[in-house]
Amino acid sequence: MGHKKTQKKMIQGEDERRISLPKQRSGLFKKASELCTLCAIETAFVIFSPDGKAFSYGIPSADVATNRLGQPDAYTIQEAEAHHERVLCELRKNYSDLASQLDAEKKRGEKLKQIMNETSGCSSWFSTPSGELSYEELLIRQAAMEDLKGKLTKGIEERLAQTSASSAAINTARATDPLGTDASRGNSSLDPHGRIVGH
Amino acid sequence: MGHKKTQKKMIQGEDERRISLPKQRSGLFKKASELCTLCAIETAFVIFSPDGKAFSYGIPSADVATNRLGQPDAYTIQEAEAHHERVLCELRKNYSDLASQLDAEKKRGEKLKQIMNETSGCSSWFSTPSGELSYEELLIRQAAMEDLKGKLTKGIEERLAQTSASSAAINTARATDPLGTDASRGNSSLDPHGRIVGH
DNA sequence: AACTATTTATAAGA
DNA sequence: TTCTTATAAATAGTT
Repeated sequence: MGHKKTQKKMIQGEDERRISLPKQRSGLFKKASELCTLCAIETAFVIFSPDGKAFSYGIPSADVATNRLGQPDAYTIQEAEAHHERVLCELRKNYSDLASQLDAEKKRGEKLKQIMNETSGCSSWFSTPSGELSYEELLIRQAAMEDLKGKLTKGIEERLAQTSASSAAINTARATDPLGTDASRGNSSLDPHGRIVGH
Repeated sequence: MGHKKTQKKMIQGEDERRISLPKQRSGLFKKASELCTLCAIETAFVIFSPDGKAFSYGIPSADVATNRLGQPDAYTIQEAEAHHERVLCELRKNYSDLASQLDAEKKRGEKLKQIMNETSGCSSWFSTPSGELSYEELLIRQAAMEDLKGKLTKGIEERLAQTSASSAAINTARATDPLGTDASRGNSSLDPHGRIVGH
């Protein structure tokens, strides 16, 4: 998806590959987390980059998968992992909530900024010495002030209202979310054991 | 991607989820295989459907993953714990970053609110007909206005400045990629079943 | 399972 | 780098 149609072959040029990898990887992680959330399933995966590092997403560990396979030969590890997974879920959920709150905040910030820009042209009004103004001039400035004040307070009130609204919504969501459907991107471990994958 | 914007919550309705899953799953597999091909890396993943079946992609065998991580048969509880600890640290760090950013945002919100309250007593200034004001009165109001404007814009500018700062921090954090990086090569396989199944 | 209106992802460019 | 933009790709609803 982009300016050029993707080819089915390896991207030629190490640089281009390096640039493309993080984009695609993050897209893949995002999709996976969406899939988990939207369809209430579990996924696990690892991506090995050319430089030798590995990163994984999803399922707490291969042992969970092992358990699924009906080979409960690692109960101790499983129990440990289960605990970790609960902690991870909690963190991921909170992380996701916080991230969306911040996004909302940023949007409101943009809005305010816009209002500021609209009113920036009036700044000279405030630097002129008042003593030299005529009655007429003051009347005009008074009117302009009212306009400015309206714009400013409207923006602020709007923003404050939305802030409370989003906080409330988040609280509600948490309270009403027994399923723990979190859409966060989680990284988690995938254990090097290969029992997960048969092939 | 489709006729409706995707929500961040679990798709309501078992039927809709069932319909959506295969589509998204195939998309995910496709993306993964593309990523492998285009960027010359390896990926591996498993998807567990709600009915207990598992679909896996990637890792040719357990040995590949095991070998990459070094100790095929030495995966101990300690190692599992160590890995989880790393993941947890990462998440906690991100979480705490976000939490502090959010706190800062809230404080700024409070500050603005306070400013609004402080200036609310001045509201009558804006409703009084200007025509009846004396020159002296207008001068006083003008001065008050400047004060008000100063308060308002100071609060807003402060907030905007801090918002941008925190935004930058977020982007940086994201760019640092909590999802990690890594290395390996991938061949792809699709394997709808097998020893993975369990539940 | 095919279509298509729309959304989402991303390759290039700034 | 990070942001924007133009375009490709994925998919929800529909048939």
